[in-house]
Amino acid sequence: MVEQQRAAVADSGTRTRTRRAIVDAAVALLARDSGASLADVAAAAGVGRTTVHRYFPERSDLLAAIGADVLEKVEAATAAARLDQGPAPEALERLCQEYFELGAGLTLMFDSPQLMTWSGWDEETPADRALSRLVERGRAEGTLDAELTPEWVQSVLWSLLYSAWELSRRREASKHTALTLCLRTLGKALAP
Amino acid sequence: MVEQQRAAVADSGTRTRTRRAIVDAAVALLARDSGASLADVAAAAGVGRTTVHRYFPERSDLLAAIGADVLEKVEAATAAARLDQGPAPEALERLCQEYFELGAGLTLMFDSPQLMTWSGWDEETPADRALSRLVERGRAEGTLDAELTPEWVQSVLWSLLYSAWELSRRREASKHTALTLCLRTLGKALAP
DNA sequence: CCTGAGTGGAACAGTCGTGTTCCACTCAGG
DNA sequence: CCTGAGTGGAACACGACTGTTCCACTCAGG
Repeated sequence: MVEQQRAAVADSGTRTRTRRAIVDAAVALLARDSGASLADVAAAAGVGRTTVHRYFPERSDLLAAIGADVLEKVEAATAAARLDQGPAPEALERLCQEYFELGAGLTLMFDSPQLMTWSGWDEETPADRALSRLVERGRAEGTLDAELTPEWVQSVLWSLLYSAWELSRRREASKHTALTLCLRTLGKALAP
Repeated sequence: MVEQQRAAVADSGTRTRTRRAIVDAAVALLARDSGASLADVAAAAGVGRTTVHRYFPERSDLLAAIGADVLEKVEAATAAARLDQGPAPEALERLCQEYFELGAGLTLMFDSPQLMTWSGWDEETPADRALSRLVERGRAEGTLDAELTPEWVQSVLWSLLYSAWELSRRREASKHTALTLCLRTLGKALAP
């Protein structure tokens, strides 16, 4: 019976796939139009509006799921960048490459912080702290400009990533070119 | 009679003051919440909702007025920076200082380009062209990194300005400190 | 085959923002 | 003082989005 209940909440197979389709479509859509309706999300996901409400009773439930999803990916990307290994500038470069893969999630994180008002966004996620630690290490080692505060470095990192992503989204540069520009700019800006 | 008609469209004195109050309040409000209602704008401006509709019959009329207003300020700021005088890096610094004064208009320009869909925003304003010319000049003179394209430099300029403005808006730094961080970062990033 | 999980669509009520109309109020200038 | 420009508020119709219910359909697995 307990398994029945659990199944009703998060079954495997079809349910998982449908849920993913909705969340992914919502991320891509809301990144372009933060005012998109649930009907738009449903259409983008290729499902009926009813189905969306079946998985996420209220709009806020969908938003929370998106927040959790993006947060999870950010944490995974941060872990993959192994920030505590090697010179700080190179670690930052790895982090940029990982974050760049977040794609539309990048846009949501950057210009919809109001949208990201779910549980675990108190300006202090593990990823934030890991990045802060890295910047502090770089300043101490003399491999990062000590004039720049960790908060500012973080802002610059996100805004340059956002700019690069938008550049490639608007077809003004390939993803590779955009990332290269971003890395070169960031590297020079943060060098001592 | 002609004067009567003109007066009905854009009288001087009280009407001009009320109009300014509405536009300014709308810029400040929409920068924080792009989904703010006209009732919110009216409240923020300290006028009745009816009055807003008297000056801007439809929502799109208000948005167009905001677009025109911001555009005008951007052009004025660009002119004040005298981009064709002195070394390119210094001209860019002057431009940053001017643009930083745009305040909330900065936010609207940056993350609400969809909102800026009025007449004169065809990705090619005079200010855009003046900035492009400046960057080209700097590249030719060897005072700006030739690896960075004018479009990218423009993106970086706006995103760093936006970051700096947000930093000061969130009280994480004074306006002066934020601008200093921005200028230092931009200067290093764009140096050859 | 047949059963139930998963789904889509139609229909409905409720809410909110928009745009409009109308009327009473204020107050500065003649 | 008094007149009219400027205003605010109430009320209304309308449309869009939301959240809910109900029913018919599909289709994979036992």
